[in-house]
Amino acid sequence: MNIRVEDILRHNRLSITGSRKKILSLFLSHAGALAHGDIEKKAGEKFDRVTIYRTLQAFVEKGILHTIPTSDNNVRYALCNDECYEGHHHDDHVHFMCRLCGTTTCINDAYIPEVKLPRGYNALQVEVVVHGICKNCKK
Amino acid sequence: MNIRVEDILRHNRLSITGSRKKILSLFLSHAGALAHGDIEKKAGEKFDRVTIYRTLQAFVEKGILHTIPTSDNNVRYALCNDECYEGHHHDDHVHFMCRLCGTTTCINDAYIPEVKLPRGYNALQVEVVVHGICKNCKK
DNA sequence: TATGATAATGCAACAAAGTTGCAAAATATA
DNA sequence: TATATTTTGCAACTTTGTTGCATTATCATA
Ligand SMILES: [Mn+2]
Ligand SMILES: [Mn+2]
Ligand SMILES: [Zn+2]
Ligand SMILES: [Zn+2]
Repeated sequence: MNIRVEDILRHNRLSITGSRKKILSLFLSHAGALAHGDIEKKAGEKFDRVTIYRTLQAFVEKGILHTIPTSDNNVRYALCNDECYEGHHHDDHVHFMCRLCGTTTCINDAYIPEVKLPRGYNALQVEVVVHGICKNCKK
Repeated sequence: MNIRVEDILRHNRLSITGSRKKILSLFLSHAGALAHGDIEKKAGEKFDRVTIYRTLQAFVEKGILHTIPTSDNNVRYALCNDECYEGHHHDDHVHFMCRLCGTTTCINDAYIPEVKLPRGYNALQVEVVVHGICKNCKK
């Protein structure tokens, strides 16, 4: 696991530091998306709040993480797939937010539907967030 | 216009006050969605920040305004249609955010597509935000 | 339309979230 | 290992959002 983390950092020309290893491994070992606040808690008292902001920002810029649109003023982050690289995100997949457990998940194998817009609108990217009951909570 | 504003307030059992009239008329006279910050600017120095927060909150609860999901940690508000009422929103329409002018618009006449989710996921609401170039900027 | 009950507002004080500059520490490179 | 470069943590600050409460405005009705 640690090897994988360091590979990802190296591959993105990011120096290998404690906070980057810790934060990236949190995402690799956790199925859902994480907000800044979650990371602060999960990373413990080990890292400064500012470092976490800067690390997340660097990861988004490099195409390691993407942000997920929400109506609740609380940006969530999740791992990108392999097609994302510096400055070029291709995270066009559905996001699911569970009304019960609150987790946000990337649904990589759902088809993003075509949206027919009125005349004059030119679509470049379609973001879809589905709210409902997740796999785990349904049981 | 003022008559319409007061009617909406009365219809929603909200007392008719300066800030409510002002904020509601901003939405009625403005095509796109507005963030809290926009309203603070547009309403001038007339109203306290706290009053604006409370007014927006009241409008959302009453089904006069709805919030729009964004990836940028900046909640935008827009007028609901007539089917929304206290505690029951039905704002299932596409939202469009222009990459050039930054405006966010409700696209009421675009069909919200069905999303096929993997087994186990139960969808209750689908939010669609399209990013691109708007009607005005295309010209 | 005057009066009292009720609700909304503005203010102050606070909490939480996010930003910036900079010296110290860690990492990369040769 | 030595040096250049990058990252970190800290402090100070800004912006955003929340809460309690006294004052003021609105509403209902007599
Ligand atoms: Mn995702
Ligand atoms: Mn809308
Ligand atoms: Zn769940
Ligand atoms: Zn535009």
